[in-house]
Amino acid sequence: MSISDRKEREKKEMRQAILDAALNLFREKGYDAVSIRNIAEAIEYSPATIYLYFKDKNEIFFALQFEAAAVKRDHLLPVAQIEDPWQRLIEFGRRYIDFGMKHPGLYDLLFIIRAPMESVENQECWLLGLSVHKFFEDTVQACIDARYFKSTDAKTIAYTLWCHAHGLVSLFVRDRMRMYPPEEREELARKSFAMLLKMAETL
Amino acid sequence: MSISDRKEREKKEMRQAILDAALNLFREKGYDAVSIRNIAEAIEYSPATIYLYFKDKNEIFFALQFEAAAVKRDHLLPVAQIEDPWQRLIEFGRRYIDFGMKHPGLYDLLFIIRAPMESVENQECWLLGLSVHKFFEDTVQACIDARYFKSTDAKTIAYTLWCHAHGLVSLFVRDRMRMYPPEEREELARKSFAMLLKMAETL
DNA sequence: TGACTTTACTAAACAGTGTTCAGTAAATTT
DNA sequence: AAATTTACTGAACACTGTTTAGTAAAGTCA
Repeated sequence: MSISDRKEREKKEMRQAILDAALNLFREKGYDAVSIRNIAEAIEYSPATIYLYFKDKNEIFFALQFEAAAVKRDHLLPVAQIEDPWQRLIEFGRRYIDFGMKHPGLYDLLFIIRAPMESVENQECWLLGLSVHKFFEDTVQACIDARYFKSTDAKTIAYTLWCHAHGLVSLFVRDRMRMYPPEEREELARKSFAMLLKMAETL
Repeated sequence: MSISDRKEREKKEMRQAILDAALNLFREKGYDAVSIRNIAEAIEYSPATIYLYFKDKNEIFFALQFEAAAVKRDHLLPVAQIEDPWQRLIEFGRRYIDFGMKHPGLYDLLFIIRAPMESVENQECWLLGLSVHKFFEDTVQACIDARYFKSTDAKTIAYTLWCHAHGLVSLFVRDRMRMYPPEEREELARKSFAMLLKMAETL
């Protein structure tokens, strides 16, 4: 079965080549500004070929969303090694923001872009994101159990922290910080993260 | 000059008719999903007519962004009547979130949609938004002056509060709260806002 | 080996998009 | 009444996502 093995491998490689080209283009120009023809040209095939590997443009989007979710998980998961829940939570937050700043295109894909979120094919991606979110909430709960917080409402605490981090990153990613001088923006974000931690200590 | 008066009036009415139709369509289907032909059909004119009133689709977008900024200002400005700066700040935050929830299309237009933000024509809109942001920062400064906060870093405080509110609204607007049951989402947002206020009191 | 089937791919088309331009008919001015 | 200005449009251009019919090569079997 060596021939069919090779065929299968080639099929996967082609699929990946399409995704790689698409991701590069999306990062450069944004989802809507990239056409199937652009992607086809990048991989030096005809546009119709794309449709042999993906049902439509949305399916490419979903596949990339899954890749982005995996990159995010790999970026965040190392903090599971940190034993102290409060230190773990701090590092989780720091890395969440860091992920958004380092990969604005992927962050956009996961948390900002308007896309048909109800898709069934996208379930694996959804479950992946959900498990990371659960890890986050569990860490908050661990902080409560270790008496780092007086409040016992883990859900609301987690959500509140998330709101801040997401707001911070998405104002960056979508260029809504123009009232602050460019060279001050990063420092402001760092200060704000530190301020939120200080505030969280009083919860 | 009654004829040229009428002409000018008609020109303004036509412009407004285009904007009204465009805004309705954008709200229903989102910016990218609405075509110039859709707008033209809605006002019962040919697509080419649109271009007599707007340079291109982006200019329609900018004009709507200005309208959205005005709606937002009218939604927020009444809080200027509140004398106590802390109460004013609370009500400002409440209304900011309320604006986002009530007008997700407008909020999207102002703070989320990817658009050429460097546009010069868009200056009036930008100045309008800037003045509201300044009012917000001034209110934070007033809280500091009235000893509601120990911290004196008005800029970082304002930015931190904004991050939370923007994060909260944009997770809503872009449908990223699917891990929470629909009927719990609003309450969670309310609880989170209350939690942030409690935290802010310790600043 | 030669005939048959399956696979991988593409050219061309369809209906849509933003935008431009030449042309027209009506309103206004002279 | 003639000339000009205004408001508008039909048709075109180059683009978009997507489908379909057809082709040439690769693999299979006699």
